[in-house]
Amino acid sequence: MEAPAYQRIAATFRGRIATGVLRPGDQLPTEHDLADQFGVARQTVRAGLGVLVGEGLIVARRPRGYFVREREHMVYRPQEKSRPRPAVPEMDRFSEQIAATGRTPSYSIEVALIEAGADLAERLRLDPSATVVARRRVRYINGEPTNINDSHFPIDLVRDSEIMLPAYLARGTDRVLAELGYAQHRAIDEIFVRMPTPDEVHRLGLGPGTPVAVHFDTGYTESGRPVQCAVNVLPGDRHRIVFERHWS
Amino acid sequence: MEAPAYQRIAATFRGRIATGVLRPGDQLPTEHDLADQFGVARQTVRAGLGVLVGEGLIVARRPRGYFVREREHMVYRPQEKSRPRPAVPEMDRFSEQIAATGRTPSYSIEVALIEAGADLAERLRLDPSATVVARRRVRYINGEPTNINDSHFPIDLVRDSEIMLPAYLARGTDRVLAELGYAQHRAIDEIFVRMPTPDEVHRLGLGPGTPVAVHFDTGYTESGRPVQCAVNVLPGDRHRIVFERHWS
DNA sequence: TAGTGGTCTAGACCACAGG
DNA sequence: CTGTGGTCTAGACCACTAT
Repeated sequence: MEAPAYQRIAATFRGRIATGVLRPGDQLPTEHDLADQFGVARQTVRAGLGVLVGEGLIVARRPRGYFVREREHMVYRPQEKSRPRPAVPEMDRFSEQIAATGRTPSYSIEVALIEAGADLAERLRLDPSATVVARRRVRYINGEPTNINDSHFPIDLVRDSEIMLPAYLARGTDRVLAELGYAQHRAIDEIFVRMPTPDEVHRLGLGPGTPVAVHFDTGYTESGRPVQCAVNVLPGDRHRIVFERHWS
Repeated sequence: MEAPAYQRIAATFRGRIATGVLRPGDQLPTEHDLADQFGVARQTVRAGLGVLVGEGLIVARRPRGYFVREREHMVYRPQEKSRPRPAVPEMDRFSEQIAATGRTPSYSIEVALIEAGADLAERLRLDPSATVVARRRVRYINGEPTNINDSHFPIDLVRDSEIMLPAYLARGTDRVLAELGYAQHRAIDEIFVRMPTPDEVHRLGLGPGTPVAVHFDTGYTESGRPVQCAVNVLPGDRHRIVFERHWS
């Protein structure tokens, strides 16, 4: 009735991390040493540590060894998007927030024309084969990729506008959309939790065992027409999503 | 410059799932067959499939084989909590929502006195060693565990109240709290994303590769005093979190 | 260059549930 | 009973990077 050896190894270090015997940044013994200590083959040790890597508790830094993972959360507030701003802001909201903490924000921006597909078609009330403008950005803090923000617009709305240019827009796309006559008055936020795709792992430099939150932000005009759908991919080890509610 | 064999195997089936060649519920070839097809050892096949299990794309059902995972999301609306309800509701909100879709909701309830600890202490503005009442529930749909809802209260507020009894409360703890003079007027929702603890895996019957969203709901009275902090653990493969915003 | 983790093999035995 | 996945071993070679 005993647990398999690799699970005992995992449980041992999971416990040491939970109780603080091992703290973030601390190094674990090498696979070789653990094989000796537990009297098992190295592959068995690897299976055990693999469990903890999958749980996001430790990371392998070759050829240094295994380390207890350190995490730092930035606050992510979807509601900020619908709060008033100065008419001519110096920076977009993300840059503002990061710069306020003394760090350096930056972007990579890319604009593409794509087929809507099922997810976007449903939210923007288009045909799945309709063309949408995808404004794809990766946001960086101090050069480290932090999250993905892909905004999508029906092409009829934004043709020939600034939104089509892969350049930084200090006042934000929402403002541009409003100037085009599509001011948003209502939005729906949907959050899914899943493991990242290989593409997301690549774009965000994610380690194994890092789940992501996918935040769909669909904006509607006063007449109820959806004009914008943003897909934000937030690595779980870097974000804390915050909402605020008031009773009515 | 070729990818390792186990990654090619993972990529092969990841692709077939993404493109719909393999659909949810479909079975994969056996480890033995794949070892033959790819000309590698069975352990190598296991490493490849292990990647996909970790990504939550497939599940192993011994001794049947590997299957493409099926997922179904229930809608989770934190904002509902601050919407008005009938004075004497027949069921709590969760049961109402589930029963409305023709399924059967149920609960397991357990009440414990615990030390607050760092997370709760910070949110309830207590000392980490202070005692709080933990009302721990697992919510089931058709007998399947669906999510965890652990509500916490400073003991001074709820001593001798119904909240201390491990019994179903149709009108909900928020109402009881209001009757005790601690009506909530404001709440903060925080959402974290991470891999589940072994305890959560056990309580929720989670498969490998299933991340969870942890939703902290902290409620405040009109005077700004925190009176309640609920920790909801939502398996990523079963939930879609939805908020709604209106421009002000 | 030494030592780390990353990959792979070719066996083996086991527990479990379906036919 | 048969075949599945689950676990384990004792080797081997490789790629990478800190020193």
